Parts: sequence; structure tokens; C-alpha cells
Amino acid sequence: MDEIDQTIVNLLRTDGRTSYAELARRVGLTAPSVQDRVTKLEKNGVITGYKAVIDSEAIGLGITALIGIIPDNAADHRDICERLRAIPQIESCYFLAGVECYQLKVRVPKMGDLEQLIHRVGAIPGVAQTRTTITLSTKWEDRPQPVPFEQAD
Amino acid sequence: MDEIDQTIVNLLRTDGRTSYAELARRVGLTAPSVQDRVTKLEKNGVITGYKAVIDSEAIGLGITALIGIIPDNAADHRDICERLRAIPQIESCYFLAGVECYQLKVRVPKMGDLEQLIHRVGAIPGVAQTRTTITLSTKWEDRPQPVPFEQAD
DNA sequence: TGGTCTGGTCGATCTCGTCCACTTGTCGAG
DNA sequence: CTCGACAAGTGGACGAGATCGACCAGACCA
Repeated sequence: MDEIDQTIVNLLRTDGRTSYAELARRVGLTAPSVQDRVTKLEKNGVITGYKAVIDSEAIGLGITALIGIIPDNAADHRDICERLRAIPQIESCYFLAGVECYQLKVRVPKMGDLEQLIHRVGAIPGVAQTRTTITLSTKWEDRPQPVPFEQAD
Repeated sequence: MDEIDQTIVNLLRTDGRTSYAELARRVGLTAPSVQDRVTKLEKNGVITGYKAVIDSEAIGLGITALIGIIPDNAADHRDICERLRAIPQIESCYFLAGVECYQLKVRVPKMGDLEQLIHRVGAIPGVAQTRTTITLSTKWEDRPQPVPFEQAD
């Protein structure tokens, strides 16, 4: 993971469809060697995938909400996690240090769907309480921050 | 935005580097027509970009935290938002319906950086209080949820 | 000194992206 | 009913990109 790898990662992070030829021009190498580096970055788990960024509202997922989960004492986290994973509307799931030990980011088409979703999460064994916050607007999301400095492989 | 567009969006959402030729095979069209559809989806703001997904830990951003912001009465939200945007470590920023009117997702290399960041956010005029929660682990993040149903353009 | 390994270049070949002309189907106006 | 306009797709052609193998230079070590 040298400076060239960092540049490649930064470029792909901002535009995931940049061609190898273009990357090669940017970093001053040839396409095959860039491809080789990218393949290694993928193998090493630095690059874990590529995604098109979609406007949620445009595909009918107009409502975004954050749901905090407070567990009870008997909570089986493995089980909770599995059941959460089975709910497709949960786009992100963080395990937190705090009273609310999970935070979920969910997206649904309508308020009724959110209500249903909250009930479904609340019904999971081990979940004592949930706290939902509606997002009024997303100022920005997943903005790529440049690779901070040289880093071991 | 018909069924074919939805399939294309779903495919690109899971793998943003899928070639037009491959998309064409999947949806039963030719490459040029798929390209035409994708271009339109980009123009209409359905597809807003493409990103490589990077393992934050692998690039030295091992610490993820959520910061809630409680504003004071004199808060100028335009100004707060601008100042937040200027902080690169803030990867996402949501405007919420609640006492904590913003929630930030931040990533930093070390705890010291997080402390510094909290002070910087707390020093923004209009910010009365911040509440930071460390994420112990990210179960999953930005999992693409399929396009829910037919949707007007 | 010589062998090996890593990371790069070069060139050939195949696929893909992209442009353009043509076709088909739909719909509204005359 | 017919005509023209428009949207959406097809097919072909051509240039650019992806990909593979062969080869090369420097680092490292026995």
C-alpha cells in the first residue's frame, strides 16, 4: 500500500467506473500494472466492491430513519444480529458502545412501512426498547475521505 | 423507469463495474440501448455516481463514531451545515427531527483524532452540545435494498 | 556471482464502448 | 385512414480498453 495505491483508491472511491487506462494515465503507469495493483487491493480486502450510488427518493424510498435498539439483559446478540440482517429495509447496522447498543439506518417508501418495520424490530427477542428518529434531510452521505497516510498492508 | 430500468439499477447497485455488454445480456437488450438507459438514469438523477467500496480499517480509518448535535436557540443552520461540510472526517450528515438535530458519521485513525474532532464540532457557533457514540463494530453498511416497485419518472 | 522474487513494460488479441443509420411501434393531427 | 413525429431498439463499424503472455530491471539473499 504505497502512494500509488492510495491514489488509485482515492480515484476509484470518487468514481468507481474509472477505466484502468485512465487510472494508468493518472498515476503514470501502464494499464496492466494498474490492473495488477487493483486486483491485489481487491484480494487484500482493501477494495471490497463497487456500487452505483442511487438517489433513494428516485426509486421510491423517500423516507430514511435511524432506529436505536436498547436490549434487555437476556439479549443474544448473535440471534438479534441475524434477525436484523434478515430485514431488507435495514441498510446499515452498527454495534455501539452505549445504552442503545445498535443503530440501524432504514429506508422505506411510506410512513406506514416505517411503523410496520419498528414493530418488527421491537418484536425481536432481546430487544427491550427502540427509539426512532426520522431524518428530515440528508445533507450528504458516504462522502469519501482521502486515505490519511501511508499504511501497512 | 420500467422493470428493465429497475433491473439495471439493482445490478449496478450490487456491482457498479458491470459492463454495458453484461447488463445487456442480463436484461435481454443490446449494449447501446442499455447504455442509453443508463445515461438517462444518470441525467434524471436516479444514478448519482459510482464508488469503490473501501474497507476503512485497511486504509487507517479504524475508528467510526456517531456524533449527535444539539443546537442552541440562535443556531443558523445554513452556517452550521457549511462548517460541518468543511470537515473531511464527517462522511455522512443527517438533519433529524429531534432534540439532536444533526447526526454525523465520522471516521478517524486514532482516538486522539476523534477527541480533536469533537472539540472542533463543539466549537461551531450554534452548537450547544454534542453526544458521541463509538461504534464497536459495523455489522453491515449501505446494503442495497432492491427497488421496491414501479415508480414514476 | 548467480538465483529468485517482485513489479514493471511491451505487444498481440479479443472484448467492449460508442457512434450512426435504419427499423418498428405508438400516438395525435389533419 | 394516412401522415409525420417521436421514442426505443437493432445492427454494423471503428476506435479504445481489457487482458494475457513474454520479457526486463532492480532488490535481496544464499
